[in-house]
This record gives sequence, structure tokens and C-alpha cells, in this order.
Amino acid sequence: MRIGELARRAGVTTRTLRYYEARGLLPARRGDNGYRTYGEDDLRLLRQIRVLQDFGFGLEETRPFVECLRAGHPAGDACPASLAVYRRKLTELDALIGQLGSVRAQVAAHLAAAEAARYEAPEPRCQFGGTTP
Amino acid sequence: MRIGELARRAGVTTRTLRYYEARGLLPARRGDNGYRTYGEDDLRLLRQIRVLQDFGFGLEETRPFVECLRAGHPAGDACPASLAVYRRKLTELDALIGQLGSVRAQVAAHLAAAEAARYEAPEPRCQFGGTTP
DNA sequence: GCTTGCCTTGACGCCGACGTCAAGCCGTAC
DNA sequence: GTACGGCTTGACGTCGGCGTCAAGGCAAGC
Repeated sequence: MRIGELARRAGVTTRTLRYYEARGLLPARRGDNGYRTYGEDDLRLLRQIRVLQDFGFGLEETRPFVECLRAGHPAGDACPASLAVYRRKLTELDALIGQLGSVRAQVAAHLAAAEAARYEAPEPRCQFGGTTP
Repeated sequence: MRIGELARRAGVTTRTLRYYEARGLLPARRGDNGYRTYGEDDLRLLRQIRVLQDFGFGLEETRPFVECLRAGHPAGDACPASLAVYRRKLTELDALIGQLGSVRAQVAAHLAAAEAARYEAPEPRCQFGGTTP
């Protein structure tokens, strides 16, 4: 399988595959003509990468999963290093969600206060930026 | 007040102030020697920008607030355009928090499944990437 | 031989909010 | 005079994950 077919089957671009190879994440064998050659297992590795990417994992964070698969394990998360990434990611997600929730609350409070101020002192009102709500 | 003093009082760098000016967000008057000159009101504008930046607002999203203050209003969110930004941001935050929560649940499920698999078939275990948990 | 399509490498572009360096001017203290 | 700190503009670097040319090689059909 050459790069174009793998890209189509995985739903990525050839540029993406070359990029992964440049990062050492998905190296390819080469045919006599210099063309990259991939196998079915490369498609599985690629799918693993894509799933994690869709979760928001950075490319480097997918590496343990890929190496785990390449080591012959049926799942990319069968290795301790992968589980460690999962756990770290959960911690990061919790922190991020907490921060965003805090920001959301503060923005909502600012909005409510600003609306209340406009209600209590309705005129003269600022006309800048659109019609009054 | 020159750029260095304003930067110190606002807790930003001079580079940041020059950047804001280049974006047309915080223009400065100039003295005879070409030095930028700022007033106390510029400090207030700058503080408004920083609060919103800390909330994760993009620079362009702070513009309505700044122009509202510059129009003479006591608060940057006294204008409809600012309130619109608040509301849009709340929507974005809700969407983002929802997505992150979904991702968090999926990662947690993957982790639990992987741990269960290791428990049910404890050997031979993959040794790659560290000690077993 | 010529087109067509797929492949190769190399290199620059993008987004945002600046950081960092370079070369040189302004003003004050010594 | 000269040393120093603060100021000026200009321009390139950062981070991630690619997109988008450009110039050219390889294989197949007509």
C-alpha cells in the first residue's frame, strides 16, 4: 500500500503521513522507486493516533500507544506508559474543565451585573455597538 | 507616563504595549522626542484588556470593551457590543466545557477498560514503558 | 512521445500573543 | 566625554499540526 491509499483509507492527507514519519511516529519502508510502502498494521497504528488526536492528545502523547501496538500488543493502551498518559490527561482535563467553569461563572456574573446596571440606570444609555437589547 | 512605567504598573511588558498599539487597540500620544506618552485612563483601558485576556478572550474580543471605556462610560461592559461578546463567550465556553466533559468520560472509560483487561489477563503483561501499576 | 496521475523532497505559510535580539537615538549623571 | 538606562523601529523566533506550493521523478495508457 502506498501513501495515497493509506491516506484515503485513514481519512487523512498524505502531508499528515509524511509529517508523522518526519516526527518518527510512523516510519515507512521504501520500495525500489523510493515510494513509501505501508502495511495493514500501519493502518491500525494510524487509527490509534487519530482517535487520540480527536481526544485532543498531542502527537507526542500518542507515541506510547503506537509503540505499544508496534510491540505486538492487541491494544495501544495495553502498556503502562499508555495508562500513565491516560491518567495524566484526565488530570489535565479536570484542571482545564475546572478553570473553564470558573471563568464561565465569572463571565456570567459580569454579564448579569452589567445587565442589572443598565436596568437600574436605563438612560442615558450607551448606543455604541448596536441596538439596545 | 512613558511606556516603561505603564508596563510596570499594569504588570505587562513594553513589548505587549507596542503590540497593542500596532493592533490599534491602545494607541499612544507621542512626546517631542518620539516617546510614547500615556495617561491614567490608558491604565484603566489596559486593566480592562488584561482582565478579559485572563478570561481567555482574544484581543479582538476586548476591543468593544476598550472602545466603550474610551467613549466615556464608567465600565467597559456598559455597551451592547460588550454584552454581545459576553453572551457569545458564554456559548463558546458551554460548548467547550461540554466537549471536554465528553472527552474526559471517554478517556476515563478507555482507562477503566484497559485496567480491567490487565486485571483479567494479568500475564504475560506488557513491560514497555515503566513498572506495572 | 505525450499526457495523466501518483510519488518524491524542500521550503514557506498559518494562527495568536507576544519574546528576543539588533542597531541606534534621548537624556541625565558623573 | 562617556557611561547608563530608557526609548525607538524592524525583523525574526516560538509552539503544533499540518496546508500549500514548486520542481521534478516514475509508471501506465494511448
